[in-house]
Amino acid sequence: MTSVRVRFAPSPTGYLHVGGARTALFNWLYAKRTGGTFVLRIEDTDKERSTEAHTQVILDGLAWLGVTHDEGPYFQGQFYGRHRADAEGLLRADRAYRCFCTREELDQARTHAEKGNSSFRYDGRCGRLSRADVDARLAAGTPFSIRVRMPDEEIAWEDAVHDRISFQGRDLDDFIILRSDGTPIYNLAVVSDDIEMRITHVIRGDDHISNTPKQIALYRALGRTPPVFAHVPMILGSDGKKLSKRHGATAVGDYQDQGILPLAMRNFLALLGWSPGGDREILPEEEMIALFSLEGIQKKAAVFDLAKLEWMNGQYLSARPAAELEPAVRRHLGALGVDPGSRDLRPLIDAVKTRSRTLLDIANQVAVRLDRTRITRDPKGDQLVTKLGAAFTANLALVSAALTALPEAQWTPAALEAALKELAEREGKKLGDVMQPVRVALTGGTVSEPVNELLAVVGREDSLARIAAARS
RNA sequence: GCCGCUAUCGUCUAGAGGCCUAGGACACAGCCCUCUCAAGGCUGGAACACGGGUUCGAAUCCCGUUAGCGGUACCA
Repeated sequence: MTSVRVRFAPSPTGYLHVGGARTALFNWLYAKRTGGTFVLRIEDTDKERSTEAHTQVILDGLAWLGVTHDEGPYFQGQFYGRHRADAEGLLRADRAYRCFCTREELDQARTHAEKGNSSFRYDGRCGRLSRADVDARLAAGTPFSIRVRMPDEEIAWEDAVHDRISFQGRDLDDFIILRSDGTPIYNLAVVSDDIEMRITHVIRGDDHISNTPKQIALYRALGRTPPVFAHVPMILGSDGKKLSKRHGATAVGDYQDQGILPLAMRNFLALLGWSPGGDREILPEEEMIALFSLEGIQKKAAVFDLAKLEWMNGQYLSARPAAELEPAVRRHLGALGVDPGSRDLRPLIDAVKTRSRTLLDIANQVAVRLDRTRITRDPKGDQLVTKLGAAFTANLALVSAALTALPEAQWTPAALEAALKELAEREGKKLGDVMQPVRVALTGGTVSEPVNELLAVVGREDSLARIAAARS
């Protein structure tokens, strides 16, 4: 029994897509579950679109999620030599042949076939060239690509998530494995690398199902045993189409910016297309690993549900102590242009945490409590002012008088609550009519933590100043 | 067109022939709590795509239909 080796092989052509992140997560989970090795391989063969910056974004995204690799990153571009050697080996074994057809000829044949409403399939004409023909073209310096000979036989495999999938070789054509410039085509590079890296399980997106028979054909031609394949379903947008930029945030980094906790993101992604069975939702890492299996992966594509992600994030948020959240909240405050200095943010975070679903929510609320210039009167606040009319300022005046009498040392949630309740009772006011104006004065809105806590967190001097400002 | 994959509440899913008058979670609605809003608790509406089989019995097995998705490159 050889040990499990899996890999995640993104191409650095943009950012880390949530679909890719989930594929990486499943690989990681499987490696952890089986005590195997998780290899990271960057498929940078598309020189035009690949950049180092993109590679870094992917590395950062995986690190953020805590999806750590055991080996690599390898860069596919380094292995051109081996890819080419494999293609030439196939040529010598007559499992492949040189194709002298030009791009133009091929394109023409393709458009012609499409007009006739049938799919283009290369007819293998160059594969039937005589020895002398080939030699003559070679001598003339005619450029050529290399194609595999696709055998007319069944190509089937036992997919770890889909069970048996089967194709017929005759439905596939002799596809190109090496371009006329000597660089490898994706399917060859992948197979060559997976063999070299002794990959035992290929866990990748559903969209690769149609590549798989081609790759199996290559394994056969190369005389190697294919790995186990596990094709995980796609992630869709709310309209049922493949998730793309049109649907809003699709990059892992976007969610980081919005203040999603990495563990919440990872938990959410794990449950998108995989089920541990039963009613579990919040899964600690150990449980996630212990319960993970390829069989538990769904066959059906899943819709990305932002509302559920945010709910889950809220769950993680409330389970984390404020101290743990503080560094991240500081970063978000920085992004908002607020400098809290050396002030202890923990009480502020605790005050607003349960009303927040993201770190950004927290930062926004903390910002208002820290800096009175960030108060903006919202529509509900205006409504209250209109509704109360003269009572709004009158009640604030009463509050101001009562609280001014409260010295700094007694500016505590308990004392504040007592003072406010006493005031309402003494004046025969409804508690809400006393509390709500304060809330509007301090935050501009009608929603916040309990008013006594709000006052405590904003502080005596600042609270009184805000109340005074709201009265004028 | 051809090849392939898929099909349980709006969404994520449980369900491996009787435990299903189909369970949970998100979202939604109502109630409780309450100075507001959340959180929390309770309640409610909400699904086996359709048609044939197999079987004493089918959400579960088989076939077909329909729909959606993926692929059909000298892209990855």
